[in-house]
Amino acid sequence: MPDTAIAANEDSQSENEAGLVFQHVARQRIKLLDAFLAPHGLTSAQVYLLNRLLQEDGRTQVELAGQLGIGTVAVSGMVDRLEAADWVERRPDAKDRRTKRVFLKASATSKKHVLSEAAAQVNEMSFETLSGAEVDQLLTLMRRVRGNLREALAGEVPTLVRD
Amino acid sequence: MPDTAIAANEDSQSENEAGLVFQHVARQRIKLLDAFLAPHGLTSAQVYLLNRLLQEDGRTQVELAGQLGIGTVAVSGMVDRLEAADWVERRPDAKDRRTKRVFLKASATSKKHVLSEAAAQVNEMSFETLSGAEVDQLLTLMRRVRGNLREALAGEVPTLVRD
DNA sequence: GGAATTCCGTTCGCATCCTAATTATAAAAT
DNA sequence: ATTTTATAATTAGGATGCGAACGGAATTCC
Repeated sequence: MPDTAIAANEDSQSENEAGLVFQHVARQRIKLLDAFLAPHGLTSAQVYLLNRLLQEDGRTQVELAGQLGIGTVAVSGMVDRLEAADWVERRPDAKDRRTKRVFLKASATSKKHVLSEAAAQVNEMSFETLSGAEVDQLLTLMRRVRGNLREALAGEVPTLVRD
Repeated sequence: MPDTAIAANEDSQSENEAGLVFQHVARQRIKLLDAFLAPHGLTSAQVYLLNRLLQEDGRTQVELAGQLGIGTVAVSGMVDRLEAADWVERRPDAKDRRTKRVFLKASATSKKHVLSEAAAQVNEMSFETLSGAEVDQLLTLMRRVRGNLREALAGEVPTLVRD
């Protein structure tokens, strides 16, 4: 049957284009990073957490969630998987029996260069056609957008679209 | 090739910082968009698909996947949910019995302005502190990054990190 | 014609994120 | 001291994405 294309102005597409670009870049970077990491039995999200732990070990799960910008539930599940794979371990806090602190195990520490090389290669491929100045510009703008969104999400989500 | 912005011997955190920023922006935008859309019983991913259909209806699922930059598996699941909610419907192709074409139903068409207003509000909040020129600059750079990644993922993933 | 290949959509299993509710513990208020 | 409130982590359940594998259908190649 002929495609009865519903006529539409170009507004919805152009408004959505920004969102698609942001999503594509984030997802394609994840895909590429996963390809590099798969031979080592790691995933991209796990590497974000491991890299954080390589910087500083022994933080609580709430702290890790804040540093990575995800929720505590997501941290819980990831630490589950990383612990099962023997990359990290949970240790109880001495003073507060509610909290658990996450520590790297030796097997993870020895793979440190794998993680940073994989991240570096993804960056290299992402920014291949960009000059150093353009990369700086891009990251600066992205940080500002992140700040805007952080503020927007901190307060109440104000207005809703009328029906 | 960027020679200065991402030095290979920087610590893992700065190498990862780019990845975190891209992920945060994409995820926060989704979160904000979901908040706007929840009263209407929609999710952000569904809106990306609906907006595409508002532009042009009756494409096959493979075509939709290509246009949205996701896989056919993801499209299949989303069309399942959208069909269950009576926003769209699958119709068999006349010539090729393998393919199914996705059409909007009237209930979706009538909500068109909801979708574009929600997307516009997210953009407005994302770019609140940016000038129009900066937004253009950002989107242009992001499109170039997307192109780089697309090319990187099109070919074989070349080198693996040594253990 | 017939066989091999390619293509479309689906189901399955997994990882990652979310919100809401639950459990356990700690801290503050009365 | 007891009650209330707040916090840490988990469980439960859903949405979104992926790859692998499958069946059905079309196409291509002898």
